[in-house]
Amino acid sequence: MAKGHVRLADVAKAAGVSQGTASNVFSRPEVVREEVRERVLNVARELGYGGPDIKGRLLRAGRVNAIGVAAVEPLTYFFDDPWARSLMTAIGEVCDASGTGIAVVSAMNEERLAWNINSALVDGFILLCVEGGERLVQLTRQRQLPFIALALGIEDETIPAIGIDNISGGAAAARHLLELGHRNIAILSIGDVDGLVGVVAPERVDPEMEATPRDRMHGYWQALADYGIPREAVPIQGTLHDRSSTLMAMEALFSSANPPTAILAMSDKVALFAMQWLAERGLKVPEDVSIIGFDGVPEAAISLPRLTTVAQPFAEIARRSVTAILENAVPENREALDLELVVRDSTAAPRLR
Amino acid sequence: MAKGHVRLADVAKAAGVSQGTASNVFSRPEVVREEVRERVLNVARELGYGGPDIKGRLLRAGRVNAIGVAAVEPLTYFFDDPWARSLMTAIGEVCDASGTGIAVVSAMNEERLAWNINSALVDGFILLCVEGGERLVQLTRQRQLPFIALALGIEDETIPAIGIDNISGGAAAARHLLELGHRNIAILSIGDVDGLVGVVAPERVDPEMEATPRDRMHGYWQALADYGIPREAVPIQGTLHDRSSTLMAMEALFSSANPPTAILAMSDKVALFAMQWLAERGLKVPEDVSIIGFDGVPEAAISLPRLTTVAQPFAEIARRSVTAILENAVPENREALDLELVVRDSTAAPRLR
DNA sequence: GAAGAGTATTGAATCGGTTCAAAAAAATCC
DNA sequence: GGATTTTTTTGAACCGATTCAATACTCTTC
Repeated sequence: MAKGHVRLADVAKAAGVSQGTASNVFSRPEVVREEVRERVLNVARELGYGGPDIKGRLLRAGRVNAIGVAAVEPLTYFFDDPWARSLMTAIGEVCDASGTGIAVVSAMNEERLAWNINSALVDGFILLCVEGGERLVQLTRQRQLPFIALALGIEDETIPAIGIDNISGGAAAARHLLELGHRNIAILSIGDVDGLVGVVAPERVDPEMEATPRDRMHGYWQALADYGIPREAVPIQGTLHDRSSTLMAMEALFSSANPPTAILAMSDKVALFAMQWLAERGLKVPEDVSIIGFDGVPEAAISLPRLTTVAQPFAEIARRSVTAILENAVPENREALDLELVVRDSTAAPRLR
Repeated sequence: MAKGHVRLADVAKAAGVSQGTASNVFSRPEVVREEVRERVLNVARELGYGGPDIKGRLLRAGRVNAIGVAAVEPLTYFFDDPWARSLMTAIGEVCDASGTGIAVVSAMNEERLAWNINSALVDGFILLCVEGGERLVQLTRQRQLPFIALALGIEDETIPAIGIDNISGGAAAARHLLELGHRNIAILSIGDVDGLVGVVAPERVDPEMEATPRDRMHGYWQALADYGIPREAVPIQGTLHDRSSTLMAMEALFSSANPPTAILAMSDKVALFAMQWLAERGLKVPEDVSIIGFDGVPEAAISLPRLTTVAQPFAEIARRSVTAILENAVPENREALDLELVVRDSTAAPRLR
């Protein structure tokens, strides 16, 4: 019948024991005599005390048992974007196993970002740095919590990060198509740069493109060069990594006089959209057009046809990041993990002409 | 160069001001004289103080500015399941607008669940009660924070909940098919009950099925009855709401002598799997088979063909739940929101015979 | 130059617990 | 029965901030 809130101190007083004992009743029951324990518990029940408030404990302990995953994207990004979701799923698995909570923190605008990063109750951050990473890193560093960046394009070697080897991944993708016999290949690039939508000239890649797509591009080029195909011979269509710009890119690619027989897509997301466009156009995959994605998101495994792709080791990335945060042992040197070519049903030899 | 951690008190002492003033420098800078402010700020920088620790503030303020979303599912559920994701996306949008954080809390096993619920730093919970909801509700109630249950099947009227009108939603779906002229309809049900996979006799629905699918079923039956079709005439195939059991169900449905011309699927997820099966079998949607889903997840809008469905008002559900938690004003009476029939390309009149 | 009006700053209480050295009580031993 | 050991309990410090009444400064103004 207590007005307002019942605190541990209230219970202790009502039960006639010290606050220390009352605390023990809840957090280390084995240490207090059974008779006393019962009495305290009864009083607690009568008073409507719901057990120790986590806030007190955490303040004392200094850790919250949760990690934050942050991105410079709206909150919906975590539940929408296939790449982010794959990562979150993997992170979720690791956290589940260790009883760690996950807080998602996002921010569209600058001030929100700062506020969200600063007010998140977490023991450390995993940063999804697809874009605008610098600011995110800066803010996080200021908070003085362990953090680790994923998919970072920033050169700064002092930022702890786990990356993937986009160049050799790209090369593996291109090599796969080339080995199948394709010589007329087009590239679907991704990015957040408004200027890089539609036809993209190769010489604009290095100065203008973000690090991830740039590296993948160089991987493609590398393999193509091995087969004697110069980069100028391979059309690049830039997309904003969304549905509409992908559909436009496909439209452009296939309205040319000599449409490609195979497509190198820089993400599964874009590849999947492209497959939809092809299906609507009545073009069969892989008979008419082969397509290979990038990332290895789960959707790629259940699409029709199942998408060939270059898979990221999500589980490994998640395991390493979470462990690093939890043990406050972020790696000194950067690590670049290998990708794996996963051949499924969306690629085949080109039709004989 | 300070060993260990720098606290506000350290900064205050080093700058020769009271802790109160030091606090003001950071949280209400306008109230302290510029000269002093600068001095404190400088000292803070020298000492490597990264601004007030959120834990202290929160302890004082008593609120965390975050809400928890909990489910009796592995953490990956939130990023995998289309329904959960739709909801999370909507919740994310509302939270973004108000600067509220989101913590996802999950639990496969009993003890983890208790621990996770009790140690989540949140101001309240949104419960995704698809199954095993009782225990989740009980635990949450114990924590004495505001909470609201979604998709609750439990009858207990004292549990604050926001629901949807599954019966009239189901009726709308069935009516749509009936109006198009279908008379040979099959039902794809969903659930977590192992026994309810494969053929399900109508009389088992009420005693064995969970509330959500049961209500949807009654909605279907209601509309069917209006057209003079008895429930016994409509085959029910139970699925476990996953890919493999759905494919098996489709296999069973279409290996019968008289396969259906239309399918009532109890979720978009199942409907989408079913469409894949049909596509692989060379059956055209909607020409050969019409199919209507349930939920209105985003994937349904971009599938090929786009899926007709009965859409939940996710945005409205999210808005109400988050507001209720944040304002600690959970509704007394239960609310049931209306669903909306969204007609797209997966339903059409049956082929003339 | 004193009274009055603002503005800045201080100090102590507070949030809700945990922890640990020391004291008290109970059990064991000789 | 007293000394010793073991088990329980106590009380106060502590975690890292915010808050607010009270006090101490600065200006005005007459």
